[in-house]
Amino acid sequence: MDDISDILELDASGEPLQGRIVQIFQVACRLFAHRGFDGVSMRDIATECGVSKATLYHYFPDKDSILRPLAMGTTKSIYLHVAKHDRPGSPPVERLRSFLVETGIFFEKFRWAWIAGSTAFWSDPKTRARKERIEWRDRYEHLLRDILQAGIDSGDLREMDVKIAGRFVLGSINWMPRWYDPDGALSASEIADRFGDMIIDGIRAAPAARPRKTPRRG
Amino acid sequence: MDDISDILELDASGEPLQGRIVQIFQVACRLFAHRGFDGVSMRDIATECGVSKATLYHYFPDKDSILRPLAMGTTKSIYLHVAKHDRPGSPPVERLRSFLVETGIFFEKFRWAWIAGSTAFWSDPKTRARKERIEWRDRYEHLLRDILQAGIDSGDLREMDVKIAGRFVLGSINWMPRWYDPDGALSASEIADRFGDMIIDGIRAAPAARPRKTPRRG
DNA sequence: CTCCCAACCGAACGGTCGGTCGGCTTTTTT
DNA sequence: AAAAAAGCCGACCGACCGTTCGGTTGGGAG
Repeated sequence: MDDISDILELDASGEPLQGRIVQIFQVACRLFAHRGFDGVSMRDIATECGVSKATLYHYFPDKDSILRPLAMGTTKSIYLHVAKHDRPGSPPVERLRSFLVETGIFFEKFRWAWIAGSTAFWSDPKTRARKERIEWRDRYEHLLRDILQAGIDSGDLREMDVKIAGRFVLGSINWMPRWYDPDGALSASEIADRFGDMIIDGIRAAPAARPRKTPRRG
Repeated sequence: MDDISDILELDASGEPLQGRIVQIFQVACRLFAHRGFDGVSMRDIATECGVSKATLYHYFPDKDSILRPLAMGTTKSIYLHVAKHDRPGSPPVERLRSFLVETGIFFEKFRWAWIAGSTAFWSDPKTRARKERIEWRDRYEHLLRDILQAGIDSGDLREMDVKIAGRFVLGSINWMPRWYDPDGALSASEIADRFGDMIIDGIRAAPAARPRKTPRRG
């Protein structure tokens, strides 16, 4: 279930979002994910919501204001979610797997919002919210790098460029929205888990019985 | 150098592309890559080329016809390029590395066209060219899967789901356009090579001296 | 019963979009 | 030199964009 309101920045009032606003967010979110920000008109959103175009402007000052909370919300929430489940004291390899799997779980839950946020706002240099969003994105990426660095320091992971390795890891999971099928055999978190296997131990066949610190689950 | 004409589908005439057409392609390509298809108007392209908007329509019947050859060209050419360098007889691990590195080389050479083609046309269900493009993309992906399957059959690679593994590999390199810096320390092919290291042997530190069939280069 | 206001709508705004058209140059062909 | 073709442009079009505005409704507060 895509309970959008969980990830949206609340107004200063702190009150829970009203029904219509949530509906607009949900509809816009799905449309943005499918056709991109520019590919969706206010008319499209209004029609899909069963209201007039003017009604949208009763709740939002402009079109950007519909996308912005979605983009900001996912970017911020994915970091908070992953960071919440991170155990800085535990073995780095386990932390890395948690990072991947929790990202998969989050992706699965807020898939449309995730995609909607991804399709836009990166190539859009105008809004000031962009800066804040990038900060959250950086926090997310730096958590991953910290995990990798901790693994190198502890000797669990090879010596390597954590920047490159981090982007390698992020690439594999950030590409998921392009092909993920919710009706497929594997859930997003299961896929992330498989990715973890390949990232950690590679795809080369073990030359002999090779000790594994983390027993394969599933 | 981004010699666009190398990857563009020629007209039925087979004649080399004229100067202005190449210029339009190059300009449009760069703009599409930066702002996306919908974010670039015909006016933008015309202005950047130093010609009037009507002139664009002297060479192209419509806006789609500017993007289509770029998208089709890159998708087709990347497959042809990688397939050309593939040696079906050689060890699968080497083939995989070739697949990655050659993709990196191609990406480096036709970066703008690659990005321009990626930003659009995937979420655009209208054109018939889409079908043909997807066929080339599938060929590219299936070549990768064939390599992986060959590795499994030969015992060089683990037993695994080649579909998932293939998407894992593609994700890491397809994400590159988002962060790759041509002025950075590593070239795209070098990055692809590093990715190959991580994909093949993982990032976990070797528990002991572990035999490596392919000695690390660089 | 009156007042008020959130919710909502139809109509229209200025502006930009992709695309067209007639005609003016310049180059090439005959 | 004449004709034909290629290259190019300013002016323009209808459609649609995001956005605004004036007005209607219906239910709750006084």
